[in-house]
Amino acid sequence: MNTEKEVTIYDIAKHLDISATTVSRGLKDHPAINKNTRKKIAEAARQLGYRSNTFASSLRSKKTFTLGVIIPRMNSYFMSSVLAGMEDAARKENYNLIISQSLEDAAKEVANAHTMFNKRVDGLLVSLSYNTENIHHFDPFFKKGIPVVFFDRTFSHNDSTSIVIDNYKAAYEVTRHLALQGCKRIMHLSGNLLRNVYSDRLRGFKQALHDHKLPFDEKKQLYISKLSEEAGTQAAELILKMKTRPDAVFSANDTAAVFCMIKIKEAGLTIPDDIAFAGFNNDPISKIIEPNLTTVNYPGYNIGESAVNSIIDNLNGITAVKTTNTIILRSELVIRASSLKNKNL
Amino acid sequence: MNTEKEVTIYDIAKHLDISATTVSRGLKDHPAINKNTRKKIAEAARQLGYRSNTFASSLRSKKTFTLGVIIPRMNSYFMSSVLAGMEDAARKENYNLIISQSLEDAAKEVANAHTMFNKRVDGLLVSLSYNTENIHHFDPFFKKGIPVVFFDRTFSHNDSTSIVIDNYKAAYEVTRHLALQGCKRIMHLSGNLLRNVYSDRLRGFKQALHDHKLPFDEKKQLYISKLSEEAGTQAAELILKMKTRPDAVFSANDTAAVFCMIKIKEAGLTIPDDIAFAGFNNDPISKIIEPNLTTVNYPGYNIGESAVNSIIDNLNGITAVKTTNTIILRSELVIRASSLKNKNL
DNA sequence: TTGAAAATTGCAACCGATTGCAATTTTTTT
DNA sequence: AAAAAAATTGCAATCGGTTGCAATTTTCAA
Repeated sequence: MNTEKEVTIYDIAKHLDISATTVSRGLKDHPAINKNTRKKIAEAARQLGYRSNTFASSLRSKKTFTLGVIIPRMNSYFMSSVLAGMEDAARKENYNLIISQSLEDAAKEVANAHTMFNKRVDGLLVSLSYNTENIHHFDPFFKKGIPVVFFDRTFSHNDSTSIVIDNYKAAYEVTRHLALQGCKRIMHLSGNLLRNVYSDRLRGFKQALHDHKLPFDEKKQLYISKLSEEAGTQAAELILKMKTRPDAVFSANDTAAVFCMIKIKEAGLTIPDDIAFAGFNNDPISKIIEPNLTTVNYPGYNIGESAVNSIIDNLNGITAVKTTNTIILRSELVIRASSLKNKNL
Repeated sequence: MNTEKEVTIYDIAKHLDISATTVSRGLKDHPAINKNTRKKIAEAARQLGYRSNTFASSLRSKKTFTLGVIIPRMNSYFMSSVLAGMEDAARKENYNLIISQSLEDAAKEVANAHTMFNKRVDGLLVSLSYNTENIHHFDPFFKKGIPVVFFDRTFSHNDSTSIVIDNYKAAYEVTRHLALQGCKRIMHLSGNLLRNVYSDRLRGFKQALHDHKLPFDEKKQLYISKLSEEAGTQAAELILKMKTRPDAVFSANDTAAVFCMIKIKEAGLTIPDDIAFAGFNNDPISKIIEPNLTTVNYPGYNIGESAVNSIIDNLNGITAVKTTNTIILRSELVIRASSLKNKNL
């Protein structure tokens, strides 16, 4: 094993009796090289079993053709779609991805950012962890002019683009839908308001309440948590203890909504008649819980694709980071039984 | 931006008035370097803001400290646990991961293998796609002596280690459990029998039937599919059409089991009284479907950890690939309401 | 046919860390 | 104090592409 030596451009050069320079240029379709020569080089490379040494290349050219990706977790349908979109877009442009999970922990996110910086990625794609408070850990990137694109869980910053959906509008529509179903006391399960996704959804929720002349009492209608399974259960326990219970719950994610529903059902209440439910994300679980959960679907694959294309355009100098600041993709309300009080609507 | 030049070992060397050789060795704690010198070098590196250039290093040393990972999909709780385990184990040994999804497509898996080979990973961790028929695409790795470790969806090969659970035993136990609940006509939803996980589970299933003197009619009790949502639904439709229906269904994954259950319930049948159900994987959905699904839990995190440790041991020459051929981790039967016919058991 | 412009190709330095081997310094032994 | 052994350090070549600039060849108009 491991006996055969690696074929280098020098071997190809010798084989064709030309210079390594020409081979190097020929292999990457440099316009100064004669088409015929290019063909010969490509053919010889194939014959000899040449594979480019990316380290030599990166060392000299200072380009790695690698993008770093930092995400909270990859075990959701949404995130794996994002990554699939990213991979496809990256492959088309000959870029590679290094993916790491922060596991919703700011400290781990900081560590991952360091690793990415040391790996000298050409660009960084980030969806922030649950409790990231600032983005100082990306300063080394900004200082060096390495583009950073935030997607989904973003952070406003002059030198970077964000790829999002209109969380405000989506939440507004969910809330309006519940209001139109006749719900009067709608409760909202939210997450860390540092995260745009949660604060924007809260804003949309409040605005819709206001526009439908519905009350909003922060103490009784807002529950902030990690939106985990446990948090959903706890929210339900809280609701069950209330004197006047909400007649609808709009959760900022499906997980909390579903586990809240389970507990509410255990207590003998009926969904949606006693309490209607709506979630966010269109997780697979939303189609399994009974009744099926009304939620918001949004296009992970496209978000991933857009994020990568945006960063590569940037690297190619097609767009300056400062020009395009935010890209907003479409989302849609998916109405299911959990919120249909009036079966005719 | 991008003005400051990178700090190299030469800068450190000049700063301390020693040779670059010593700096290089000092930075990686080479035993031949005086402890005091090592300390000075580390301190200077910190002060000057040095970051190692992995390309220069890889170019010269021909080690990349990178492991390739090829998996079918990352959007399951199991797989993201595997990856978390891999990341932790890799980080501890200063290795990095390049992760790619085959999306259950053999052709994509081949392409990914090529990419990994060209990226010159030090080792490869693979869980095969649904329909991979052979492993010729890994031959370049075997030929060059690059270790390949299969996990979960493995392939028997002399030069590589496998990390698995005892699928035979786990399936045997599931089936026995159903038999002990009094089920007489147990049906099995299986996947592509090329995949060890499915063929082993089928073997365990058959053996348990045999040991409990239960019949096995391949035509009526075996349904092979992709175990997708649609496949689960189709299996249910098939069951509903039967003259004598099975009184239990053991699915080789939770997804198919759950969607089968949904359809069965829609038809007015009762679970587990009319038909009992058991799945495999302990996906989050198994705790949401009603009744909750009996399933098999297995340790993704540990599998990931073991796979990485095994491959790194191998790279360090601690274990030869040929010595350790298979590592079997523990799994456990999780009994829930979907299979409890006799509520007292 | 000739000279200029355009198209091709090559020279040689360079990117930054690693490493076998030799040289120097320090420590230990006698 | 001299010799031998052990501990440190440095020299210089090397890994394999890339690139500014110069050199050579080809094309083409005059």
